[in-house]
Amino acid sequence: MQLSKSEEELMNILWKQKKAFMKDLLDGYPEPKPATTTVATLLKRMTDKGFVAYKSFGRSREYFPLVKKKDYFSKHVNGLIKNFFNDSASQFASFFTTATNLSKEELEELRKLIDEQIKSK
Amino acid sequence: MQLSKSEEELMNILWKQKKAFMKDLLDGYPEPKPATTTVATLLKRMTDKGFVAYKSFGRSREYFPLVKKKDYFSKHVNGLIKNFFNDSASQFASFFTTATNLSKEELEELRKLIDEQIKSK
DNA sequence: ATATTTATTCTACGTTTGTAGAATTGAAAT
DNA sequence: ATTTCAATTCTACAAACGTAGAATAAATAT
Repeated sequence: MQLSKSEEELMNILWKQKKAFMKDLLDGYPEPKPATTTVATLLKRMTDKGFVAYKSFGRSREYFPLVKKKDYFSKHVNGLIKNFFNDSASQFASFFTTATNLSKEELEELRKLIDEQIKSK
Repeated sequence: MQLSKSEEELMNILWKQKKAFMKDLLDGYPEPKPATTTVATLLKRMTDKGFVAYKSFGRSREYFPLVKKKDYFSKHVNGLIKNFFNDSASQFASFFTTATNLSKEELEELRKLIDEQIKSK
């Protein structure tokens, strides 16, 4: 099961806050903020889909993510890779480096990272 | 406007073939192939959304993409980056290299690419 | 205590998506 | 010419999504 766009947006807020009450989540939205009930609906759907859980405090709930951003995201990227790059991550990588324009500094940092990864193999 | 999942799948087939008749598109699908009418519906929606156009040949049509895969995709990735990485491409890049596991060879190739990019800046 | 605020649940409704049958029409084959 | 085949259009329908009002219930403020 997949999160929809607006569910993803909310999920992202939740990941940032790590755990949050309704109020905090609403605060996390930029203007114009959605209605409370909208967020509540999303939360319910996300809970049903197994991405979110909560701890009850009185009539109120502290929500928290059940999936790590990294995990969710790598599945996401892998979907992209499969879909667009015939399942070749390196093809994607080369695409990525040319398509987004990183600054020289960012590129150098990235190279450092890659070097470390190469060494560890 | 965005393409949906199954529209993307079809778009990808079209990108590969560059231009195609209905028949070719169907051939591009793996089993189980969708019904012709399903593809026709998708094509119509994609045409409405401005991603596809066609040249008529008799009662038949040769479809072709109106957007380049690279363009579509980089917008896509940028959305991802914006959404999940606070708009930082380098943050995404470093995430990417650790999250997908590229082989040593792939990593080295990637480093070569990055080197070239660095040089060109 | 009572009024006010806030979270939750229920209900709802228009839009988009995934999927395809029926009908139609034009082209190709015999 | 008549049958056959393939593409297009029309219609349809269930599921998912985006969004939120109304009603309710609990917590807080005065």
